[in-house]
Parts: sequence; structure tokens; C-alpha cells
Amino acid sequence: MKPDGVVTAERLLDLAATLFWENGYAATTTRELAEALGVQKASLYYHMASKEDLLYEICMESLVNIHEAVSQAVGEVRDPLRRVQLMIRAHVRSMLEDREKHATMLTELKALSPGRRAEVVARRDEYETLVRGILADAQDATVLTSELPVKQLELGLLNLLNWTIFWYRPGGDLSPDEVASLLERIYITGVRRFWRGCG
Amino acid sequence: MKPDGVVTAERLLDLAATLFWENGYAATTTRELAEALGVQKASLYYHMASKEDLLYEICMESLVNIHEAVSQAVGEVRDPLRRVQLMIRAHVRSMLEDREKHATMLTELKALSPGRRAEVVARRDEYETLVRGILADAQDATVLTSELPVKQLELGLLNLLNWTIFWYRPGGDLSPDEVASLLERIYITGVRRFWRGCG
DNA sequence: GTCTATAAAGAGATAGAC
DNA sequence: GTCTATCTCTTTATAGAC
Repeated sequence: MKPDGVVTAERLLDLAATLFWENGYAATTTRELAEALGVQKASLYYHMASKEDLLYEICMESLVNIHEAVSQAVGEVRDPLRRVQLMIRAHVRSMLEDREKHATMLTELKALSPGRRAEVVARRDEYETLVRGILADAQDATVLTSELPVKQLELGLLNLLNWTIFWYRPGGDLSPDEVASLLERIYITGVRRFWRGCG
Repeated sequence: MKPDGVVTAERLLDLAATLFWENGYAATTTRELAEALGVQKASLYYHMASKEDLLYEICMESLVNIHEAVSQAVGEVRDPLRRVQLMIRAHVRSMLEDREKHATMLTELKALSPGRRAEVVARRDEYETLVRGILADAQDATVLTSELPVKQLELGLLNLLNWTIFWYRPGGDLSPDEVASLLERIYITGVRRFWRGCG
């Protein structure tokens, strides 16, 4: 959550993400938001159009952020395996740095109206396309196994990475980078193409 | 969801799990539950004490079920690696067969009152102890890597398995057993202890 | 075991002053 | 940009008849 100096709209969005994640979107009331911001209920409506708008913006922002983070991380790098490793690191780091927003996007999507939900899902599909492309390149370069279709490589990877938001706590046993190292190690070893023969 | 013949209390629990999972606990109203059951709102209270009771029972049931499923699956088997494989299969199968309850337990826990939440968390810890024990045995038998502490083996495994409830759909591309095979393959390859040298 | 009727509280959002 | 006051609707749960 951002400090007092920042514009109220931005503080409201961060605060909403925290409360939505901790208590759920439907269970979080405008009264709680107002109290935590230190204003009256009605004052919220100067900064937002509705409670649902907050949820929509949280979802979109988390997806824009992680897409940018991964795009930039793989950026100029050409080595296909290295690109997979950098993607994993950037995904985990972005997800954990932006934990409240990302978790809210992943768990409260169902609370959005159909139209807006579709917009968020479309954005998420775009991100998954980026991920799948990086995996497909590594597969084509024969550094990842060809025993599994790329869609299954993607499902396996996102399974392994995303569940982290449910147990990760800042200041816990593992730092974001340690989490990334652990998951990267398991995944890469699990799906890398090895030449098993001797010679 | 169970058919009409079954006692109403049980049908109510199954129905609640479906609605809680689809729309969230807080967003699901007693009106919707009553309508879907085909009775009046007030009639619900003959079968339940409160809406929160339903959530509590759903959470407990899903955990009792998965604990039993995994216990029985590894049952008499002694081979440590085989036990890990059987655990993965039973976990995935139980989670997907009981999808609504399991998903509700995993995502709506925060809606329970502190006391009941603590009870559910204690049950979940028990299950995780079972999982960790099976992994530790395999590690001691040198069939799983010793490079990672058993706690991290557990985090990695549950990450890989649990996220499945967010995308699995009955009748989709993959059957529960195919999902289990995919995840088992990635995990076992990822954490198995290999002798890399030749000879 | 299910009904009609209603209580009591809390929700999101708006009007209009300052 | 924030306030007080309020509107309107929905919520969970109960009372008591059948």
C-alpha cells in the first residue's frame, strides 16, 4: 500500500487490492474502504465510479504489469532456455511484488460483470500466448522435451508458478528470488530434454 | 450435485459447494440456494444452522476425503517412489472428483470465522504432514533429490497439483487421469535423484 | 418438513452543502 | 475534494401456521 503523499485514487486502488485479497471482493464493503482511507463513504465516489470499477482496474493492472515484466526480462536475450528461465523469474517476481492485485485478479474474476470479465480474460489469454511462445521456441530448439504438447508445458508451468500466491508471505522463509529458483529448478529439470545415453 | 432422491441436507451441501465455487461464498445468497433447491428461503433453516455452517462442512468434508483417498492409495505399498506416484494420482483424482468442495475450501477459507478457520487449517496441516512424510521417505530412500529440503519438495508438489482446480473442466481436453499423468511426469522428473555419470 | 410473513441490519450509491 | 444525510435495495435469519 502506498504512502499518504500519493494521489488518493492510486492509494484507493492499492488499498482495495489488499482488502479484496484478504477478505474477498464481495465481503469488502465501501465502509471498510472509506475507513481505511480515512474518509467518509461518500468521498470514495469522487475517486471511483463504483466498487466494481476498482476490481476491474486491479485485474487489468496486474495483467499489464506481468506482461511488461516478462516481455522486458526476455527482451534481447536469444538463448531459448535462458528465455524460459528469465520468464519464470520475472513471472514470480512480478506476481509476488504485486501480490494483492495479482491474487485478486486470479481469485475474484468471477465477481466482474460478464463484459468486463471477458476483457480481463482476453488480456490474460494474451499473456498466456506470450508464455506459450517462449516455451514453444525452447521446444523447437530441442532444449525442452517434445514428449508433451506445448499446451501441456504451459499448464504445468502456470500450475507450478501461480499457486505460490496462496502461501507466499513477505518476510517468510523464502524470498521471491528463492521461490523463483526453487520452481525454476523443478520445472526446468522436469521438462528439459536430456540425452540419456552415454556418448 | 446429487439427484433428487438423496436427503435434502446432502443435496444442499453439494449445491452450496457448486454455487460457492462459481460465484463466491459471500456473493451466494440464501435466496439462490433456496431457489436452486426448489424450496422457500426459510425452509433452508430446517437443514442448516447458518450459511457459514455450510461453508465449514464443505471445507472439512473435502479435507477428510482427500486425506482418506491418499491414505488408502498408498496403503500397503512399500516402494517409496511408487508411493509418491500413487499419492499424486489420488490427490489429483480426489481434488477433481470433489472439485466444487475442494475449490471452495481452497478459496473461501477466509470467509470462515476465526475459530472455524483454525479448525480447517489444522485439518489441512494434518494432510500436508501426510504428504510431507511420503516425500521424506522417498528422499531418505535416495529416490528423490536431497538438494532440496523436504518442505520445498512439498511446496513444489502442492503448487503443481493444486492450481489445476482453476482451469480443469470436466469434459475438457484432459481427463483427471491424464492431468495426473502430466503433473506426475513433470514432478517426478523434476525432483528425482538421477545418477548423471556414465557407469 | 415446508410454508408465508417479517424482522433487523447492512449494502452500494446519490444529493447537495461547503 | 470532502462532508452529512439519506434513498433504495438486499441481506441473513426468525416466528409461527400448516
